[in-house]
Amino acid sequence: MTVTSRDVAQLAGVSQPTVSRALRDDPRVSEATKERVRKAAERLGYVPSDAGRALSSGRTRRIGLLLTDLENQFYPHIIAPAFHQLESRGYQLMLHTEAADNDVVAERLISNGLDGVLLATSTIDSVVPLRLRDRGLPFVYFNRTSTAVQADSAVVDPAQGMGEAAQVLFDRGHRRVAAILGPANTSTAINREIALRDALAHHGISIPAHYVHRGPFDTATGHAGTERFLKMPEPPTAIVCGNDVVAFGALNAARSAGADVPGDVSIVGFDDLPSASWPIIRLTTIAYDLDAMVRRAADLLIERIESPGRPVEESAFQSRLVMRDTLGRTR
Amino acid sequence: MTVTSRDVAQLAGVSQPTVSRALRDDPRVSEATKERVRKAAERLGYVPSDAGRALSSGRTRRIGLLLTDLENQFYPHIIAPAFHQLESRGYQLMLHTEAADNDVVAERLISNGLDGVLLATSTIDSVVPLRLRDRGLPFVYFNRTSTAVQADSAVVDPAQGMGEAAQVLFDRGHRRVAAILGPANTSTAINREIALRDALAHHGISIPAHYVHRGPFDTATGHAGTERFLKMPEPPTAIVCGNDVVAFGALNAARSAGADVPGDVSIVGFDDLPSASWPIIRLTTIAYDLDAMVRRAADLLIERIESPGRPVEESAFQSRLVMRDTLGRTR
DNA sequence: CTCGTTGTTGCATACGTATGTCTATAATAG
DNA sequence: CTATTATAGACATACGTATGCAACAACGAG
Repeated sequence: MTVTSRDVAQLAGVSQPTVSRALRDDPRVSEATKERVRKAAERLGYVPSDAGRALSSGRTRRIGLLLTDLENQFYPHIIAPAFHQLESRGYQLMLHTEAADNDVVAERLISNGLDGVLLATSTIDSVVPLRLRDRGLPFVYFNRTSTAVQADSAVVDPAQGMGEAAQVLFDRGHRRVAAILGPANTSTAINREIALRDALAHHGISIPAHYVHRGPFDTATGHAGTERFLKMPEPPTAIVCGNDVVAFGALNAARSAGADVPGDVSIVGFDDLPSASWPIIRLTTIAYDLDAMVRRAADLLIERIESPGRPVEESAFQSRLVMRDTLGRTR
Repeated sequence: MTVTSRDVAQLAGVSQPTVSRALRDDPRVSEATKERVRKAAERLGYVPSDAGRALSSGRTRRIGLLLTDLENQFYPHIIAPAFHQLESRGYQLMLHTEAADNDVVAERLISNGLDGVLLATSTIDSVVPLRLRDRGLPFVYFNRTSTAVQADSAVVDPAQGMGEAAQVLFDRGHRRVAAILGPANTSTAINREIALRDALAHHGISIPAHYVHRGPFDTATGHAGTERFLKMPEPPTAIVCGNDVVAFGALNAARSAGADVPGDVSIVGFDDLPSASWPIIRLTTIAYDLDAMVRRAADLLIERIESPGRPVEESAFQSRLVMRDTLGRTR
C-alpha cells in the first residue's frame, strides 16, 4: 500500500540503508548513487514515515507547546512565532493544553515522544516540570517560571516598564491606584505585582487591599475588577492591569458603566498586543519584544536538546511604557 | 533507559503482548492479570510509546489542522474548539501552516503519519486536496471548500445573514453600499459576494466596481479599503466586510480618518467573533455557530477515518444578522 | 606483488507496540 | 472418564527507518 524505503531501494538497485542515507544526504554515499536514489524516490512518490524514523532514531523533531486557555487573545502571539522559529530549525510544533489533572498532561507529553517542551503557562506549583525532569525530557520556561525545577527560561523583566508607568501616573496626579492582577500562583502575576508596588512606593503611593482584584488573565477578570472599583464611593483614578487582555476587559467595563477613559479612570495594560495599538483602542501599556522572547525560548530549547550539557540560561527581556490614550491626567 | 512494555511484562510475570492487551482493557485478559499488569506499569512509571504504537498499528490518532496566518484573530476560535472536540474523541491536534509551496505542505502532512486533515484555509485552486486524495489520507473542508476534489465539508451559508443585512441597510436608507471582500480564490469570498449582491439586488441596489475592495482576510485589508472609500468624493454610506477581522480594520480606518461610525459610515462584519460584542466595539455582524461548525468538521473527519465507505456529507450552517451599533440610519 | 588505505555499500539488528495464531489449562457435556 | 469447547496467555512476527560494523573494490605506496 504505502511505499517504503525498501521499495525505493529495489527500484534504485541498492539496499534499504543506502536509501536512508542517500535521502538524508549522508556523505558516505556517492553522488551518483544519491541521484539514482532520489530519482527512484521521486518516481514512486516516496515519503519517509515519521513513526519509523522516530522509533529508530529515538527522536521526533517535534516540540510540545503547553498552554492553558487556547481561546485567550494572548496565545496566538506565542503560537505563531514559536511555530515559525521551530520550523526554520527543522522542528514541528505540537499544541497541548493543561487540563485540571497535571499528571495526565505530563504523561501525554512524555508518551508523544516529543524532543522537548515549551512551558508557557506553568504555575509555580505545577508538577509538570518535575515529571519532565524525571523523564529527562528537555523543557524551557517561557514567560512564566516555576521554582520547583531550574531550567532555561525566557521571561519579561517588568521593572523598567512599571517604573516608567509609576512615574507617569505620579506626574499626572494619580494617587489612588488600583491593580487587577493575575493568579497568585503564577510567576508573572507575582513579579508584576512586586515591580508595580516597588515603583509606586518610590513616589509614596501604596495600593490598599480593596484596590486589588485577582483572577485569571482574561477579559472577564478585567471586567469584574473594574466594575467593582467603579462602584466604590472613592474609586481609583487609575487601574494597572496584569496584561492587555485584562485591560481590554477593563475598558469594556468602563464603557458599560459610562465612565470615560482616561477622563474618569486611567487604564494601563501589559504586553502591547497588536490590537492595543488599534485606533479604536489605543491602550497605554507596557511593551517588550514578545516575538524575540518566543524565538529565544525556542532556541534555548533546541540548544538544550542538541547539547544537553549546557549550563542553565535564564534570559530576561526589558520592558518599557508605551504611552497612548488610556492614561491621562486626573481631574 | 526508558521503560517499555517488556519491562512491565517481566515485572508482572506475563508476556509483552499481554501487557499491551491488559493496558488497553482487552477482554481477552482476565481481570486479575489486568490488575497485576496495571500495578507493575504504575510502579515502573510506564508510559507507552506513541511511535511504537503508530508503527505497529498504522494509526497515530493525530489529526492535522492546516491554516494560513496563525496570527489572525479568527483562527484561535477554530483551534480551540477543534482541539477540544478532537481530544474528547481521543485524537490529538497538530497545527500546520500553508507555506507558499503547496507540494511541500502536502508532503509534510503525509509524512507525519496523520490519520486525517482538517483543511481550514483551502483556496479553490489548491493542490493539497489532490495530493491527500491520491494518498488516501482522509480530509474535511472546514469553512472554505475547493472544487477540485469532493469531500466532507462544514461551511457557512451566508444567504440568510446577507439577506437580513441587505434588508436593514435598505430600510435605514443606504443606497451607496461598498464591500471589502476576501481573496478571489477562496470559496468564502466568492459565496459571500454572491449572497451579498443577490440580497442587495432584491432592493434594487448594486455595488459598482469602485465600491469593491479585495484582499486577504485581515485588518490591513479592512483599513486600506475603508481609507480608500472615505476619500472618495461620494463615499459609500455603508461598508459590508468579508469578515470581522476586516471590519475591525475598517473601524480603525474610520476612527483614524475622523469619520463617525455609524453616523458617517456604517460597517457590517461577518463571523461574530467574541470581541465583536465587546462594549468598546459593538460591531454589527453576521453570526453563525462557529463552535458547532468546528465540532461538526472534526466529527465528520473522525467518522470518515473510522468508516471510510460513507457517502460525502456537506453540511451548511445558517447565518443571521446581529444588530449592534455600527449599522445606523443614513443622514 | 602485497599490503594498507580510502571510499562506498550491504548486512544485521534495534527501536516499542500490536495482532494473528497457537497452546495449555480448565470447564463442561456426554 | 473421555471428548469437546471455552478461556487466557504465550509465541512469532510485522510495522519502516536508522546505524554500527563488516565487506568489498579500487588504488597507491612500498
